[in-house]
Amino acid sequence: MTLDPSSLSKPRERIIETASRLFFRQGYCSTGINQIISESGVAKASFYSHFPSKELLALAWLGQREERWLMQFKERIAQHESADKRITGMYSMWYDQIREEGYRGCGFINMAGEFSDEESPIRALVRDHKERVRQIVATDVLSDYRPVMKPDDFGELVNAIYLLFDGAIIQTQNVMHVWPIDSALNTSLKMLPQSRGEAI
Amino acid sequence: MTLDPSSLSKPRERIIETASRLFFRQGYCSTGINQIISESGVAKASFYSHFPSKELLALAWLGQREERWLMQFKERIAQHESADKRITGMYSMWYDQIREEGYRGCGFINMAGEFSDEESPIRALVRDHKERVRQIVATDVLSDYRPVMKPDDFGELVNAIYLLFDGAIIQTQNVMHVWPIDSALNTSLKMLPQSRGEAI
DNA sequence: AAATTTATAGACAGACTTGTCTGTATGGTT
DNA sequence: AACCATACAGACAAGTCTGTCTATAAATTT
Repeated sequence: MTLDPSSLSKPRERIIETASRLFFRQGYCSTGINQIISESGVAKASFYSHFPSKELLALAWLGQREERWLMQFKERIAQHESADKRITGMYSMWYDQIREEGYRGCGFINMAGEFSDEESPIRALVRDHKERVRQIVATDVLSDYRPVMKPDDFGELVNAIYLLFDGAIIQTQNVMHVWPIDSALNTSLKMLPQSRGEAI
Repeated sequence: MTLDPSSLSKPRERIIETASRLFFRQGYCSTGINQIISESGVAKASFYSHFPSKELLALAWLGQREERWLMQFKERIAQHESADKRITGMYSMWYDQIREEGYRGCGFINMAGEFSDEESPIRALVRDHKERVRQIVATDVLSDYRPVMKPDDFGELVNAIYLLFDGAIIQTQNVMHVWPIDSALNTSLKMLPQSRGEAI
């Protein structure tokens, strides 16, 4: 085992890790295979033996990111007992990220934006990801409200909180400031139906 | 004057028109200068005499788009007397666009996503554009509510309606369906403070 | 009508793109 | 010790990219 910093892990992991950083920060089109290869300290042939194409690497990366992201997201929600705290937990995802240098918003949305073909596997993955997030809002975050609301009203509440969440990410990336996140969080909390006396 | 369809207008206009179509539909990175040149029926030297670089062409396009977009947006708002109809007018922008083939959401957001440098002129233009939209929501759409609300509450209402607007565009682009727009519109209308008896 | 601006076509430079290929070295298993 | 999978380095192909340049033609202005 060498001490070369580039071989802290196996090639495949190094490639995905580098791709994660570069695709996220620079975008898909603006990142070349050669940069990924050189920065991950891997031979070109090794790269192509692990990933048949640039697009399939991106897909593998997004798949991994989706898994990890959703796990974190669910954790931050599950540790709270009340809906308002669970919503605050949702937003803590972004509060943590925006503190890091070079905030780039939602990696899934940014990626989808570079693929204009709606049938592309990347687009499909992003669609599925977002739908899962919306489902989690419905079943995990706001579940307490489902029995006490009209179904249509409940659905609209879920959508509203979900759309505010996404709008806030986009605008925070745009203005590079936390106010959209603060604002969306406050508004989401205010939108929760007030229970009168009874604990929800 | 020839009858060649490529010279229906002057070269500069043809270039911007073609760039508008291609940048919007395919994205900035995925669109090459050569495609713009050939599809606008213009010589390469002519192109570079009008626009010193690809990025400055994109900037010129976005500038023109911003002007026209805002004009339409204001028109759709100004023709209504009540806040709820003005909000519906806001969303009519997207109802019209999504009917066209190959809906691609917000051209400004998509463009900004491809430029990771926050200091880039493109990013600055998009920031300014979005801030102008938010200002219009505050001064033109919701102005009736300003005097009857606490300043902070009014600000939050403006932000909420603005963030829902953007979230809906993004998600409509993602799922290629109108439900996010419908949902955001309904929620926005419900968020308006109810006046009891007095006309607003 | 002459002069000047503007457009044309397209070759060209030089860098960059993804992906293939050859050959060598290394590490682990039998 | 022999073997095999894996990783390495890097040349190479074939094409793309932006941007420059030359030389000719058309349109506009003086």
